[in-house]
Amino acid sequence: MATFQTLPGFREFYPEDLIRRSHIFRLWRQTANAFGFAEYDAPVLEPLELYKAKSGEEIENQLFSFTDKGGREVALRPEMTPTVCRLVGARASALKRPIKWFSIAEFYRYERMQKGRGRCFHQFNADIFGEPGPEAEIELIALLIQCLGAFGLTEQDFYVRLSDRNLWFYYLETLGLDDARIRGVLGAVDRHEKYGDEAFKAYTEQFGPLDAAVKEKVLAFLHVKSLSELERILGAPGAEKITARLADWRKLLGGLEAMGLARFIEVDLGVVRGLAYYTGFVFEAFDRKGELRALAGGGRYDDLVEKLGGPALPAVGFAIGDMTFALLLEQRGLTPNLVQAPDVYCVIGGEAERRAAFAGIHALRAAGFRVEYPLKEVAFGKQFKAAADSGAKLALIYGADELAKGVVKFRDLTERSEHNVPRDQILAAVRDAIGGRAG
RNA sequence: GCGGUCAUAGCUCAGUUGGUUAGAGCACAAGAUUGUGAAUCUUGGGGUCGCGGGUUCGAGUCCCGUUGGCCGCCCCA
Repeated sequence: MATFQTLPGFREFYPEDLIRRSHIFRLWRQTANAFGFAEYDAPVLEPLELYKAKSGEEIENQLFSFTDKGGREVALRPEMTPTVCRLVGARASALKRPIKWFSIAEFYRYERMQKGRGRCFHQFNADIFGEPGPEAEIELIALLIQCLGAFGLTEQDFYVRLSDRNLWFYYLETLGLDDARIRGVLGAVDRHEKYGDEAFKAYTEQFGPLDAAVKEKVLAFLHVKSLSELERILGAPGAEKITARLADWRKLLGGLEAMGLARFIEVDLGVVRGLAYYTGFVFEAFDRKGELRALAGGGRYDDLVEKLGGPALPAVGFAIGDMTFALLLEQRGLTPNLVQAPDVYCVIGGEAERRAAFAGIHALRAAGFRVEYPLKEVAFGKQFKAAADSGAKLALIYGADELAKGVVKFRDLTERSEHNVPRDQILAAVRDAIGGRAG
């Protein structure tokens, strides 16, 4: 059986694996629906150009890309953002605002495998289009928190780091840096947590050493961990932009606090997210123990829809990956034991009884009950064992005696009690015992 | 792309200084058991010992290569 192997980095989902994945997706979907987000989907294969346009040429190394039979350069999607920007951009003028969309989809990246990272994975993506103010961020960060909280994770398990690229820009402008230098500094800020002072190396190589006084201010700003600190540093009668921006911050944090979510939020200007296309608030979710890679990440990208050929349309979004998230649930013992037990297991005597049982089995299934029976003739003892093993709540016994009397023996496998039910009343009896389902 | 480490049944693992036809538990299947539940007993299927080469009279075992897993680095939309 070693002839054909799974491609490196790809995952296979046997039933016991898929049931856990489905459980995660189910709660994400439920949560997004509760927040009023509409689900969409889109092609797995996209023009390569879509990703080059967004992220530049060098991205190609990490893409599953190839030339199709029509000579088109294509790539398996590595993320949803460009795709959803295209979808929304194409109908922007017709879509009711606010545009709140989500998806659960599979993505592919040609990367080396690591804990919490493979070459294929799923993401929950949620985005709000058309809302420039922090009200959109409130909505999305609340959704993010609930998408994790729905599984029983608390503020002891994860937190959301919140930062703001706008504020960084405004602040660095007041320190006299031009746009290119600001981006260089932000690159250093992004790497600072991991590399310390080394992080400024790239900046120094490009622009020469950063002025010591400026650097000191950058480092102080990078360590800001609260709104009050932020206000203190920026409090001086500064530019109007900064004053307005601080008002946005107060609105955002106030909103989250009013939702009772403040305990999940940590202001942390050390987060800037490397991606150049983020334009405002950015946020990332991590496990509290700091053992895993990021659980989720997102932010505002007001220019991207237009850059990809659509109208100017402000946007915020985030994504949760399924791999790290599943690891965290596992660590915290929050992976429920999900079993697909039938409602009813039919125990069948012989061939004649089987014919009679089929009628009842099909009627129950058509009514929405999950019904199992042995496909082949099996000794009664085995069937009762199989019925118990299956986890079914009820066993229906189709034996010769019952058939002769026009009844079915109705056994409650939990209480180990049984009684006869006329064959034409089985459906009602099962409904009664198990509760209304479908039908 | 780089480094470390590992690879024997579906799973977890034994396998002696290199020595007959490669083992156990679990799981699966059949029977004991043609009408009642987590037990017991018996039996069975299942392996190119990841793959390829080398050393040797002889390789699961030693050597080289390769593929793949895991962990980390780079990267992380």
